[in-house]
Parts: sequence; C-alpha cells; structure tokens
Amino acid sequence: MAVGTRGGSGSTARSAPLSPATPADRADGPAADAETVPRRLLSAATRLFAEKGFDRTSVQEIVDAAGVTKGAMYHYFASKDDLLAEVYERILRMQMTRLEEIAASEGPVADRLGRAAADVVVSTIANLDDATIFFRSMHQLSAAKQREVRADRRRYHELFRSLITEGQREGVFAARVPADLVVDFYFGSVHHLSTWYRADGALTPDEIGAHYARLLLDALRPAPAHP
Amino acid sequence: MAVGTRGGSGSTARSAPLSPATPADRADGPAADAETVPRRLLSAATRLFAEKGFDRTSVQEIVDAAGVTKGAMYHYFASKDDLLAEVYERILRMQMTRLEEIAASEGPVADRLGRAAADVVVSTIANLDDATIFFRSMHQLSAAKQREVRADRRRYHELFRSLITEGQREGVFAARVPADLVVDFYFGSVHHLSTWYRADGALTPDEIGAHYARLLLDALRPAPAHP
Amino acid sequence: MAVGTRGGSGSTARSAPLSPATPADRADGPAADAETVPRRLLSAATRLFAEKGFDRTSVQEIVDAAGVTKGAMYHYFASKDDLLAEVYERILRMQMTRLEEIAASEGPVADRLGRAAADVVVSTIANLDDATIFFRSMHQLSAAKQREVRADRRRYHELFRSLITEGQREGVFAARVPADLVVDFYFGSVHHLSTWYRADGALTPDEIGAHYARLLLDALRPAPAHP
Amino acid sequence: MAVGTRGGSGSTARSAPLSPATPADRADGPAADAETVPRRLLSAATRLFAEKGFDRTSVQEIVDAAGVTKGAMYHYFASKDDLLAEVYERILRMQMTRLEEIAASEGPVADRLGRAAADVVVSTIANLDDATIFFRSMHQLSAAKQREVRADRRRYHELFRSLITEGQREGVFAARVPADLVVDFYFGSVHHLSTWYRADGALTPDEIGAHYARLLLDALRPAPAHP
DNA sequence: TATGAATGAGCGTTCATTCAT
DNA sequence: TATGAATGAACGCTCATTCAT
Repeated sequence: MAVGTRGGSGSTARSAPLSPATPADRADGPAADAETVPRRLLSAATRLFAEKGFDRTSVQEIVDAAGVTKGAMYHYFASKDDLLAEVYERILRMQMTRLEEIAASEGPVADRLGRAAADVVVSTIANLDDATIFFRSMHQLSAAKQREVRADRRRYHELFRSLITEGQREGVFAARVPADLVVDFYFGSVHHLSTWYRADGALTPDEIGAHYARLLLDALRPAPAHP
Repeated sequence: MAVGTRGGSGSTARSAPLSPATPADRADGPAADAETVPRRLLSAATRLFAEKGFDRTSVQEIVDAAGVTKGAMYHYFASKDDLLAEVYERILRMQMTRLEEIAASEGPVADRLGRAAADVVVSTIANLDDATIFFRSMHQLSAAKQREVRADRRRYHELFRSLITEGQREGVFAARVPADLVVDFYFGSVHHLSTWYRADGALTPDEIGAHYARLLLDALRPAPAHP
Repeated sequence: MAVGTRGGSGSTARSAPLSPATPADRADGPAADAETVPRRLLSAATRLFAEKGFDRTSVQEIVDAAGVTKGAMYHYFASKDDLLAEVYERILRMQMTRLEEIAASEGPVADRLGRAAADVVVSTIANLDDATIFFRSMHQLSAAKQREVRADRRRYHELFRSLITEGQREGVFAARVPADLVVDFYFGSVHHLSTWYRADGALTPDEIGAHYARLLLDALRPAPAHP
Repeated sequence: MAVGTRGGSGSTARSAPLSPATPADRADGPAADAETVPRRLLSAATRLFAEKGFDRTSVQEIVDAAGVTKGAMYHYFASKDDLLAEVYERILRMQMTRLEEIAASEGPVADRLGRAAADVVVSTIANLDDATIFFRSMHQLSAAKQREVRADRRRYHELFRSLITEGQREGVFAARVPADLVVDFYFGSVHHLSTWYRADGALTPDEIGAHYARLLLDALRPAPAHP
C-alpha cells in the first residue's frame, strides 16, 4: 500500500511508515505535535474528505491542515489518490479485526450475530468520517485499488454471512431470504448511518446499535411468516 | 428551481422548460432527435454523473454527449450545479409520485407498506443512475439546494413512516423500534442497491423487491420478541 | 496535427487554424497586433524554444510573450508538446516545398544539386531558430510525433538523395561513397549551422551556401581519387 | 571545474576526484562494484542524459541508477549542472588527447588529416551517448561553463584546422573554401552521427570513418574545380 | 562520508463561466 | 437562440537543493 508508482524513484513516496524512528517522541512537545507527519496527513485527509468530498479537497488544504508542506506529503504518499487508498486500508483493517473477534467468540450464533450487528453500528458511528468516505468515494480510487477494496469487503461480508448461514443451518434463523441478500440489506442500513446520524440526536450509538441488531434478528426470526 | 443564482440579469439561464415550444417537434427528425435540448442535457448529465461522479464530469463532456454547445447549456441552465439540482428534482418528483399513489390506495396497511417497500426497490433499480447520483453527490449541491432536497426527502420519509405508525397503532406492526429509525434503516438498504445490484445477477428486480419488503415486514412482526 | 488528444472534448484544442475568420483584419490595428492568436503563440514559442530549449521554456513565458492567457493557448493547442509539434510541421513543410521546386526544375543534375545544397543552407540560416529547435528538440516530441517527423525527414532526404543517384548514374558524380551516407554527411553540416553561424560573421549566408555546395560537389567529383 | 557555486562553505561539493582513496578497492567486491561513487554517478548520468535529455533526468533517477543516495551525490558534485559539466570535461579531454596524438605523428599531412577525420568518427560512434549529450545539451550548461567548453572546443577545432592550412600551404589541399568553414562543415557531419547511426546498420564504424575521411579529402582535392 | 526528510517555488493543465457576436 | 474564443484561478504534482543527524 502507498507504494510509489513513479518511474525510477526508489526512495520517495514509498509506503508511509506511520511510526518512524523520528525524534518525535522527545519530551519537548505535547502528544498532538509528536504525531508523525504521515499520521497527521492521514487524519487531516480523513476529516476533509468526509467533510467536503475527495475531489473538493485540495492537496493544499490537506497539507495546511496537517501543518506540513506539499513536498513532505509527496515524500510519504505517492499521490492524493494514495492518501485515499490508505484511508481505505485503515478502515477495512479496523472493521475486519472487530468482526473476526466477535465471530470467533463463544456463544450461540444468534448472540454472536447480534453482537456483530450492534458492534458494526457503534464502530461506524464512532468513525463516521471513515464511513462517509467509504461509501461515497470508492469510485475515486484507481480501478486496481477498487478491486482490492471490494475483495476485502467481500471477505468481510462473507464472514458476516457465515454467521447467518450457520444460524439457518441450525434452524434458529429463517431462510426465507438468501443470506447474501440479507447481508447487503443490513450493510446498506449501516453505511447509511453516516448520512443521517447526528451526535445530538435522541438515541445513543449503543441504542441505535441495539435497535438495528433487533431489526436484523427479528427479520430472521423463524416464526410463521407475516399473514 | 434551476433559477440562476448569478448577480446580473434575470433573462438568461432561467428554469429550463423541458418541453418548450422549440422547433423540436418538426416532422424532420425521428423522436430521439426531437428530444428537447434541456432534456438531452439532463439525460447526458445523469448518465455521466452516475458514471464518473459530478466533479469528474466536465461541462464540455456533458454538452458533447448531448450534442450541443456550451453556450446552449448556459442558456438553459444557470450552472453545472443547476444541472445537478435539476437531476435531483426529477428523482424526487418521480419517487414521491409513486409513493403517494400507493399510500393513497385501498387495502390493509401491511399490504400498502409491503407494496411501497417493494416498489421503491424496483423503481430504484430501474433508475440506478439516479440512485447512484442521489446518495453520492448530495454534498456537491449548494447548501441551499441541499436543504431543499433534504426537506423533500423528509416529506417522502414521513409519508413512508406514516404507514408504519399507522400499522403500529393498529397493532399489526411491532413498536419495538421507533418508526423513524425503521425508515432510515430501510432506505439505507434501498440506497445501497446502487452499489451492488448488477443486471446479470441471480435475482430479478421484482424478486429483490419482494425479499426486501419481506425483511421489512418480518422485522416489524408483532410476534413475541426474539428470545 | 495539433489535433486535441483529450477525452471527450470535441470543441477545444483542435487543430489551430492560423488564419481564422476573426475580426483580426480590421483596419484598427498594426499588422503585428492583427496576427492571429495561434500565430502569435507559434512564433513566440519558436523564438523561446530556440533560445532556452523546450524544457526550459514555461508555458507561462510563451503566453506572456504572445500577449495572451494560458487558457487561450490551451484553446488552440492541446499541450505544450503540441506547440512544438506544430513548429516541426511548419519547418518540414517549408523545407520540403523549396526542395521540391528545385528538384523539379530544369537543368543538369549537378546544377540542381548545387542549387538545392546552397538553398538549404540559405534557408536554414534565414530560419536559424527553426533549425536550432529541429536538431535539438526532436526527442521532446512524443514517440508518435517523432516517427511522423522522421518519416517526413526521410522523404526529404530521399528526394535529395535521388539527385545524387541520378548524377551517379549519369557518371557526373562519383559513387565512391554510398549516396545515403553522403546525404547524412551533408545534412549534418547543414544542421550544425545553427550552432556556429553568427549574423555578424565574415561570410554572408549566400557565401556560406556557395561554399557548402562547392564542398559537396567537389567531394562527389568523379575525377581520379585522392592519391 | 565542478567547483561549487553555492554561497556558503567551500568544504563540500568540491571537484570530484574520480579515483579517490576510498575503500573501494578492497578485496571484497568485483571490479564493477569497486568503481568509485563519482565514477558510477558520472556514467549513470551520461547514459540518462543521452537517453532522456538533461532536463528530463531527475537527480533521483541518477542516484538510483548509480546505487547511491542524494546526499552522496551532493557530496561529490556541487549540483546537477556540475554533473553535466563534468561529463563535458571528460568528452573534451578524451577527444583532444586522440587528436593531439594523431596531429603530432609522422607522415604526410593528407595522411594525418585522413587519420584524424576517420578517428573522430570512430571514437564518436564508440561514445555515442557523449556525442548526443554534447550537441544537444550545451545550452543547459551555465553561461560560464559554456564559454569554457566553447574555448576547449575552439582549441580542438584549431588543431584540426591547422592540418588543413598546413596542407593548403603545401598545395596538397585546395584553398577554394576557407579552412575554418571546412572544419565546421566536417564537424557538423560528425556530430550528426548520433542522430542517425545505428549499431545494426549496414556499415561498420570503421567503414563510416573511411567514407567520411574520403569525402573530406576529396572535397579538398586541389584538382580543377567542378565544371 | 553519508542519510533522507523536508522545503518551496514552479510546472503543465483543467475548467466553469463570460460575452461579443 | 446559439456560438466558441477567451479568461483566470486553481489544481495535482515535481524536483533541485538543504540540513540536522
């Protein structure tokens, strides 16, 4: 990731090490200042991409927000696109880790699915900028990167789906609707959170997570179908 | 709407009449050619905005695709933004009309909600470009236009929600989850269709609509809660 | 030539018409001002490319020298490269025309070759900027354009060579050295003029042309070889 | 030469010693690896400058090709310009040495001129990259360096010319054309080799050298002028 | 000797929009 | 109604060079 794609240059714009051995940890600055340049760029970019969209955010704005110069940015990232690609990397890695933990945990499958469903809501709300970027800016990635992201996404969906099929095999979930359609159905709802959730809304993230999980589990209830 | 926001004269770039009394209906051309200039621009813009995104589509590309010149475009539309605003107008008008018809029709509320839920899926798939633009390009509208679109959207959601609350009052739908949360939940799924639906997929639009409606109705089933 | 290579744009950066039907011929300005924008750009570019080299000449400098804006330049030329390509076009066209006239004229072949040889010197000196650009900036053209230029160049050389082979067949020129090597030999000398000729030198262009032609004809003299 | 032109200290970026007492000759590597850093830089630069032109070659590419870092380059060379100046140094030194040897050798002047003329062709072909750079990149040198190179070049030309005037004085060469014009004429042909010579061509470098020398000597033949 | 992060000025190019015709 | 030349500001990106280590 973030590997330079430029011609012969072997020393610039390579993968950005987020925690280099720079003298950033010296005791002479607050934590914020001590953050590495790539990290500062990534978080500035995340905020701005979510706020104004990828195309409307200029490299100049990003580097100004991060307090560095353009040259520094291009030292760490091959391009503006690369910055977006790194944001995606981070999002996908984080979500996959959480889901894997829950899926691998103990307990009845309905419990695990419920927890996964609620958790993805809570963590999406906790990283609303990421979610905004994720579902709005995918088409601005390079075709190659899009394929990669979609492949990662598919692995994520498949793990989630495996919880549903497991429950369907056990008979605790209905099989009225194909499991993969249920997955798309649910993640649509989750991605959509970024368009309506407001921190000052009536419900807490946990409450919304609980409601969403409830809706999913209820929709999968094996009881007699609606009249 | 589509009214120019520019300082000066009010004589150009007014709201674009889609069926003006232009010499477009003369008997000298087939129907396709006879389409009015604003319409051709609007459909070219819709296709291109969906394909490449608003910011990545240049005015030159739009007018080339529509077979007109820039001057002509600026004669009918105040700006590129105005073109996007018009696309939104059209989408919203279309969806609202359909929902209003179904909501006002006869029959039990579960029937009407089920039909509305399935119909919005089918019509979203039938206009996937519109849906793509809708959920991806809202932030490129002017702030004023965004407020307007959101207000329209809210009216739409409220009509949909009224079907749910009607059922909850009647007791045919559970009230475990607040009705407006259910609406956001469902329309997230619907908007998401544009990111995964493929015409060559295993399910027809009608089947997907039926499944989605089923999931919604099942989630609202008043039966004993999930253990 | 100078045809825009950009995506969908059908109306910008097309072949630059050097004498458009613009109101440039109105009697309200001196001849210099009345020159068309593309022509002004082309002559500014020629001068600057010869003076500082292609890569060291910025688009800004060109448009400043031509008294127009960048946007105007990109309206007429697809790129800075296209500007260079147009300069080449002009050079090649001019030289080919002159040679064709001389080659097709009456008289003994030695006369015609002598006239052609002298004329190419005189016209190269008359357009030293062109010559400087020609032999120094070819590698900055696109690969496709380079092929095109080389093909034109080859046609030019072949016409010149045909005069030599005609004389060799008639026996008025020696055939000690292959005709195409003679052509490369001679045009090397001619291109080199741009690196040493100074207007304040001891010899006039005509004198230099006469001397060069003399050297060529003497080198081709069929007399007994040098001892 | 290669002296830093920067304001500050004179301690870094001095003239690059090509065979320094660096630990390069240690027995731990083959000859290729043992080449000194400045030499590796110079040969990488020569190749790249000839291939892509001076302005299109970045310092990064040079140091990558030489397998060193930027800091190392700036340790040995004051600037990128200095690297080019050094390349010129090397070329001029080499050619001057060869010509001096031939000019100082025994034998009739026609022999010596013929050998010099053929040798400069062969050695130019043997170092085509040098020749390409020489006639294409002179204007990228600093004004001071250009003067210096031109002075060296003039000395070279004057030595070559002295062979011609010697022959003219002896009567073995015609004096129809001024000797210095003959020199410019001939070296134009020689420099031009880099634009058309191909290793897979029909003639060997020796054959081309012989032909070129022949053309020069024939052009100087004192026999009766062409009718 | 050597590193490589960082600078900062400048580059070629794009593009929504205007306006005389 | 419609044209298309022209504007001008902004864009993503490059790169020779510096300097603390």
